[in-house]
Amino acid sequence: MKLETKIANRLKEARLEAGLSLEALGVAVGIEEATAKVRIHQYEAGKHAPPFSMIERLAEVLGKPLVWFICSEDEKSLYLNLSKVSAKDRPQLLDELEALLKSGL
Amino acid sequence: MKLETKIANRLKEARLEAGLSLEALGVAVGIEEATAKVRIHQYEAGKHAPPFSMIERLAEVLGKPLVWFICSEDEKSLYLNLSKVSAKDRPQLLDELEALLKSGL
DNA sequence: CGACTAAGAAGATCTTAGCTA
DNA sequence: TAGCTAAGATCTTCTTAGTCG
Repeated sequence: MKLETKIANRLKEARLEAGLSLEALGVAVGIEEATAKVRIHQYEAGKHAPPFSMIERLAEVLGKPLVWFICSEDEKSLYLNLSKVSAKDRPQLLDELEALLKSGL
Repeated sequence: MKLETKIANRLKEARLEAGLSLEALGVAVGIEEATAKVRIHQYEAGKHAPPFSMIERLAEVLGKPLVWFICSEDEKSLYLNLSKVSAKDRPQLLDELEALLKSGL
């Protein structure tokens, strides 16, 4: 699947999960009311690619880490949970995850 | 730091690590010889944003997973190593990483 | 050769004006 | 209201033609 299509699908998935309309999401990320719903629809339909600055804002409003929009399906849950770890616990946890990775299985 | 700037920096970092010139990388990802070095330079300088299809090809040629270009600095190593795990070992490993994450520290 | 830049050409998104359920 | 679409206006990237070390 093309990356652009994947981002489009993830965007729609996250918006529906958040219970927002196309227009509500668009306004929430700073798009003017007059064009909000069309633009978000174009992103979700894969008709136009959102610029990076827009993807950043969408991620923030939708409560997902940036990588969640482009990672493979089997990594979504891991990256989402990792993003919820507190800054305090993060360094040690990342170390432990790496250690597990390096130890093989 | 802006996402676009981050991607630009990561691209340069990966290209230098691979020991490729601007032109060599551009040609490797399918850009015509006449414009290859200028376009890659524009991406690395943050002058222009590469389209998603280009980022995909750059990631492949440079041997990094897609998420490596946009993740935070402290996640780079983890995501790079995860991308090297074989498809066979992947499901179980992802399960174990998640289990570790959920168990707290 | 390798890295870099400006500016017009070419191609993308954004806005407008609609439509359908 | 919510979702969707076409097409011209607008803004971006891409190409060309160069410079600099």
